[in-house]
Amino acid sequence: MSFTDANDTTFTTFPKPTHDHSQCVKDALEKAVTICQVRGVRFTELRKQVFELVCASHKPIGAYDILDTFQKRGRKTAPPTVYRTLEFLLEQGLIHRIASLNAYIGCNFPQEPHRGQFVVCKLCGEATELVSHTIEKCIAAAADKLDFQVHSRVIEILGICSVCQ
Amino acid sequence: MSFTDANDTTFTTFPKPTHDHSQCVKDALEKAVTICQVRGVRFTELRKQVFELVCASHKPIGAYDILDTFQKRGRKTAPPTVYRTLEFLLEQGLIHRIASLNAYIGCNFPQEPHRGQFVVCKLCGEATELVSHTIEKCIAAAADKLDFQVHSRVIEILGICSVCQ
DNA sequence: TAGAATATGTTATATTATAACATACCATAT
DNA sequence: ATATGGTATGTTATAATATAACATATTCTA
Repeated sequence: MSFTDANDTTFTTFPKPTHDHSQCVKDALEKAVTICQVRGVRFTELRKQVFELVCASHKPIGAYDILDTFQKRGRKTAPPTVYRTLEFLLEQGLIHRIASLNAYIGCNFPQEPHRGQFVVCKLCGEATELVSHTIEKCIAAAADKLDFQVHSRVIEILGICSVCQ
Repeated sequence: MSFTDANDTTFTTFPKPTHDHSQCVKDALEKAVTICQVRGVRFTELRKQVFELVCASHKPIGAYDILDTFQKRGRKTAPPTVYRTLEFLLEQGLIHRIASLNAYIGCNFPQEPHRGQFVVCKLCGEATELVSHTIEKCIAAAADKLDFQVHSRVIEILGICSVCQ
């Protein structure tokens, strides 16, 4: 599922259409529960449900998609509920925001806090996460030269995935 | 103003508060005029004015800031006019969009098409552009491993600039 | 100078996100 | 067990960003 290359970059491969996604979600949920437990923060029912929706696919999902799903399920929900919950999940590093899509995606490496790097297919919408230490180092070097304190990074690579070519 | 380091990264330094900004704008305008002439596209009065507003500072500017300025000047303008013009300038590589801010900034290297990398100060709002070939190479290598065709990249580094520390 | 292509204007609306305040829920200390 | 304070969620309204669809104007070229 994920591997590391000579450039010190960790990949998750683009998810195969055949992969057992229910297992994927189950794993993510278990990790999330554990992480929240360890940190002493509450993984409430609402948070769990939002997290499940974000993890329901490997395509980044919009806040209003989540809202619509809740409403279709008969749950009366307003935008702030969704945004607050997304914010919690972001803070805990359980999901990431894809700025160029205004959308959210589950994190593949929630254990250690990081600001991931994303590769997003413009055709199928699937996205995968990279953690390239080379890119990090290069950014750190550039920031250093500029005497700039890095707080966060947004790294998103858009194009066509191998399946869609 | 701009220099290149051992990592093959071209920087523009954060603009000094003392720099001659009117000259800055004048230069950018001249370049823009030439580029459009060479390409046979029209640098109309509207496009010129929007470009001037984007270049008026080194802080990324929002579409609605441009709109407001036009309206304060007594010019009746609606959002599509501004967005269309920004789109033209983006296509020509005369400006860039900062996705994490929903804002636009003049391009420092408009001659050659590229998708720049940005360093943005969260305090003063000033932004500067990097062109790091190392980062590009690293991304290219990762994409290659994933058999992914890169169309565009969004690289934005947020934090505190040297002046604001 | 007519017709095509390009650019801009206009109206309406979609999409994404937050402010401000009200209520509910939960932990724990008496 | 219950008052209390903190955390979480609900509710209403609105802000901020962006685009669709169609009308008009301008420019280029045959």
